[in-house]
Amino acid sequence: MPKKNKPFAIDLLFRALADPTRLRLLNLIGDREICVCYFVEILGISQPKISRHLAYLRRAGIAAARRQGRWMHYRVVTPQDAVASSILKETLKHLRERPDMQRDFSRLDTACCKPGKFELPQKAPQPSLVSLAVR
Amino acid sequence: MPKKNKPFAIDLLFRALADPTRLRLLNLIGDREICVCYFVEILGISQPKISRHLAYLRRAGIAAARRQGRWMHYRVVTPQDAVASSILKETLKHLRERPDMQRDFSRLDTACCKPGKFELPQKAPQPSLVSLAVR
DNA sequence: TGCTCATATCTGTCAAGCCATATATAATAA
DNA sequence: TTATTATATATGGCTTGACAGATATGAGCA
Repeated sequence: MPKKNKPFAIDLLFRALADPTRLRLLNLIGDREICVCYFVEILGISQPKISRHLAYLRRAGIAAARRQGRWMHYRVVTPQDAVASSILKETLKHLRERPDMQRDFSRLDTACCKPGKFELPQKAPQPSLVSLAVR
Repeated sequence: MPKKNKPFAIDLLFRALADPTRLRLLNLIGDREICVCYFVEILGISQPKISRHLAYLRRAGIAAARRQGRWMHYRVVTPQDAVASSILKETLKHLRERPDMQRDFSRLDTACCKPGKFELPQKAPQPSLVSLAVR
């Protein structure tokens, strides 16, 4: 019997949420699917840094990626655990109300509607809505 | 102008919740006031380690201490921020439902009702209920 | 090949854990 | 009363490990 009932799963979620950059990423993703190049340009953060934080979110089970050609699209994933899911949802709601997060968000809007404003790759795929599937 | 509008206050809460020992402590405290010697004996964790984590919780603004003679009584403090308060409350509720946390809790009960079972200091003050005051 | 993204590696910081010790109060002795 | 000792908790010094940030490089796809 392996036991290993991993009783402390929730502190993994908390660790994932305990970093400003990851919170900004989660807020930007929201209920869309966004490819990495947007994060880099909108947040003004180096690509490897973005990538590593996204990997962290993936490992924590609150983000997932889908490859489309060269682009990786990230989306938020609702954890199976009800409490974790509720905490994540509440956190996202909280983020949407914060001025600094709203600034990030409107920069994303600008990037989508007026492509010239940001130095996105040519043909960077537009963020698209996704249904918030449970995993 | 100092600026320093500290836009990322909530990740402080998440960091405080991102440790198993601190979660066990929070669960044990619950809506009571408990002195440090109980934590040490119930959790079987060294006193300096307990003390450090309690200090962490204090700095994060989710625990407060009151000195009574040589004993320090700790209680949970509800943060002023509504979102933080809600997340903390939900987390505590979640903890109460977990078997491992219930084990800790029943050990505390045993320690209170049958003092011989644990090696608490003589005259260790009994935990007492507190109203969950907002700071 | 060029482009998008991931990862390896290095360095710095921070926090956890341990031991020893300091601090604060209480209890006891003189 | 004062001095001394015991007790409860906090903290300083130290080592270790996790993780952030940066640069360089690798992997996968057009």
